[in-house]
Amino acid sequence: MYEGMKARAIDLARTASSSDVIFDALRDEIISGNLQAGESIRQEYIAKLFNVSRIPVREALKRLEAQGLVKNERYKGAVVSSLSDDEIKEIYEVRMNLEPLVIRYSVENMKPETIALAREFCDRFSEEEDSAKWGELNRNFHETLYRECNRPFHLKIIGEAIDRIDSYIRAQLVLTRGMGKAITEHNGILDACERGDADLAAELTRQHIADSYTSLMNFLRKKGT
Amino acid sequence: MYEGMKARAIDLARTASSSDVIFDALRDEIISGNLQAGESIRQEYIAKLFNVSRIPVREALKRLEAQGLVKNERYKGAVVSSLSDDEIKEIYEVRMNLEPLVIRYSVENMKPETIALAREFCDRFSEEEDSAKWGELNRNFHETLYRECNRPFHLKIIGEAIDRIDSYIRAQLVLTRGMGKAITEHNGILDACERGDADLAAELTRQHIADSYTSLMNFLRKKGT
DNA sequence: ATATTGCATATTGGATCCAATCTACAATAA
DNA sequence: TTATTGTAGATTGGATCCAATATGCAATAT
Repeated sequence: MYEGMKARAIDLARTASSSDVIFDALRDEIISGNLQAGESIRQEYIAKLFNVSRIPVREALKRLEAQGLVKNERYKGAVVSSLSDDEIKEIYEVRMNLEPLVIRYSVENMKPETIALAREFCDRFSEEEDSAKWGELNRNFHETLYRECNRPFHLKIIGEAIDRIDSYIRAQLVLTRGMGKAITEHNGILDACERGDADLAAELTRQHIADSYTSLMNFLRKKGT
Repeated sequence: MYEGMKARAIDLARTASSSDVIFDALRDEIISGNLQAGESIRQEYIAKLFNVSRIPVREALKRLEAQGLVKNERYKGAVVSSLSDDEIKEIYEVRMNLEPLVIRYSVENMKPETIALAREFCDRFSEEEDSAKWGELNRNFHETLYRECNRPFHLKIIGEAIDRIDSYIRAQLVLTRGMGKAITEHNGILDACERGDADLAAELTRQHIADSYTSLMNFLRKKGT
């Protein structure tokens, strides 16, 4: 009985609230760089965009502040966070500490389907013409490889660390078209995962992050001058 | 001119909003264990306590959710998060990765006043009669030793990781009075810092966290049976 | 008795409204 | 001119109100 409904049933109690939807949307705009560092976010404007009052907007902004993506000042409003060179460096330090760990754990549990999915993202990343999609595909690739580490807290930390620098990374990818090295390294990591060589996957990941850091800093220094 | 006022002047633009005050208060109640895992938090009740409307309470709850201290379910409200054994283990993994790092950096910049302050917390921790204060003194001690690492993002991650397990740690401290080993280890770490031996301080910190984990798990297993 | 339904109350999510503060610019004074 | 003051509009923080949903219990049916 009810077989049809059972198939269609979802957990309606966990549908997204307005504030959830707005949080996701603002986060996406920030990490994509559509909302730039230093730009201020008007509650009223966002509220009108989504046809809601400012209340859910403000709740979303509080969450974004807790994750460091915006800074609130009383009666002045929210501003998209910007990062100093030192802050960028520190974020990369965290990544270089944690990401090799999680890929090591992931490799131990990694299913063939996961490898296949990662390879798909990897290929699409190298073939995609639309530069606006490079950042997301790059991120999808890494997230797929980390997914089976069985360490949700690590993944939350890594995800929030990447969120903070993602707009910078994406700008660098688009403006320098500097994906050649990344693609080679992606294939190396993928091969190591496929062969089940966790140590190598971890070391290549560490190296990949280090290279990503140097590329980013070179880009920012050129842009600064 | 205005010398007296200059001395008294503070940045009034950064005074805490209601939602900030309530966030801090709820966080304190959760990490101290006064609000226990699984307990639900009524917006109206908190609002009345602070003589405000539910709006700032809700904003505080959103921030607590972003930090993992409570879980919200739509139309049901906020519940203090509880942790599985695996989740506790994972939090300790993160701590064992990051805290040795930051103490290493701290030792390089550590001023004599910092050592003195840490020693004061260490002594008060071992002498304090009021068990309700042990948790906070323990935490003050470690935070003091980490303070000069010049890595605010690391400290944010570590702080939020400890927030999640602090109520468990405090319960274990109070109920088992198991501070003997901790005190010995604290003195060891302190001595290493004083001698400027960053490697030793890092290794002792790693060991201290590992021991803290075994104590906590022993306590939880006994309590569970 | 047990399971289901209906309803009153409690609680949350969001809309609307008001007060506090900020911002930009005009008016004034030196 | 240049600096200061005053003021109107913009913007935010919070209060109050309403609608949607949850919860507990009584009424009903089996």
